[in-house]
Amino acid sequence: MRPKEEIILENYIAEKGFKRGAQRKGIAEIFLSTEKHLSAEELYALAKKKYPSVSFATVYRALKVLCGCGLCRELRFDDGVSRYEHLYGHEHHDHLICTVCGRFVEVTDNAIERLQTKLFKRHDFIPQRHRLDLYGICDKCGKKRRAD
Amino acid sequence: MRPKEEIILENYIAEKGFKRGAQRKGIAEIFLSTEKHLSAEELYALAKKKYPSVSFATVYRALKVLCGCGLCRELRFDDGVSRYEHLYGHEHHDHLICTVCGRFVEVTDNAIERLQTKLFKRHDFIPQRHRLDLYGICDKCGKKRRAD
DNA sequence: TATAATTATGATAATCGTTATCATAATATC
DNA sequence: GATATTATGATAACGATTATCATAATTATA
Ligand SMILES: [Zn+2]
Ligand SMILES: [Zn+2]
Ligand SMILES: [Zn+2]
Ligand SMILES: [Zn+2]
Repeated sequence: MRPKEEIILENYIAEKGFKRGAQRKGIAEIFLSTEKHLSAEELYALAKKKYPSVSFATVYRALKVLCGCGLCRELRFDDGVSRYEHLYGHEHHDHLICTVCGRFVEVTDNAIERLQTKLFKRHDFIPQRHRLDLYGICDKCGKKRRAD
Repeated sequence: MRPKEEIILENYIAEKGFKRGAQRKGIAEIFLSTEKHLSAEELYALAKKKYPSVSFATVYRALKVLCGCGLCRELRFDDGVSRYEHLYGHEHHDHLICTVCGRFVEVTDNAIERLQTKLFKRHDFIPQRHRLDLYGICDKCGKKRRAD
């Protein structure tokens, strides 16, 4: 957890009148030091290592706090499972997802972004947000597949 | 239900060795004659009018058959509820969604499509599919909001 | 057309990811 | 340290969807 992230989290907890729970802090540290788009279940598995008696509820509660203070964002993918990604130091981006190994690549294409804005306007919509998920087979998995 | 859609459905049922159930057929007709991105619950409500004793299970089963024969596609949006859209006679498209009234607009932008393909290549991915959801406020809802 | 075999249907239970509840433990305030 | 309030873990509840099972409808067979 970077110092600035810690400050954001601490400030949020303070202004909400929360108290400092060890598990929540630890889960936040684990989450923020893992550069992956973790699911609640994956984060729970990591948290278990540090806190063997930790509950699923505590993991979900920690994620809610992280989302609340803007350090985290919930993304619901096509399998119906929510995954959580870091927001601090991450510009807006879309996702390339390997359908074989599940690898996530964060991508941005300014030309696409501009065309999306035009698309909103063309249909008289006030833009709010968008979501672009690109599913395919990554280099590594493609090579492996060709070798078999 | 268009004649060609009916043939596709009937052929699928025949080749799978299914039988012709009245409710399933009726639900398929209701779905295919409603040009909306219905949820299972919405379709169930419509089906109830024609078959007051119809079950939710039958609606889900009918949707599964419709998806199986390629007349329908399941789309899971950010609220976690699946919606189903017609595939027959519908080219690939993305969705503009009004966050106020829930209106769906099917859109396609060939320039965006091409740039997506490039994006796949740039990251050494074999393209499979993508999903672009654009959320905003539609013209009607925007005017209404300004009037208030 | 009767009969047998098999699928369709409706009621309901089960599932899965997530959230709510509640008793107890930890933390903060005084 | 006493008091008040939040954090935590265990577990129940939830909502959307799927599975199970008994019965009804359909198809195949005779
Ligand atoms: Zn891969
Ligand atoms: Zn991301
Ligand atoms: Zn609208
Ligand atoms: Zn559509």
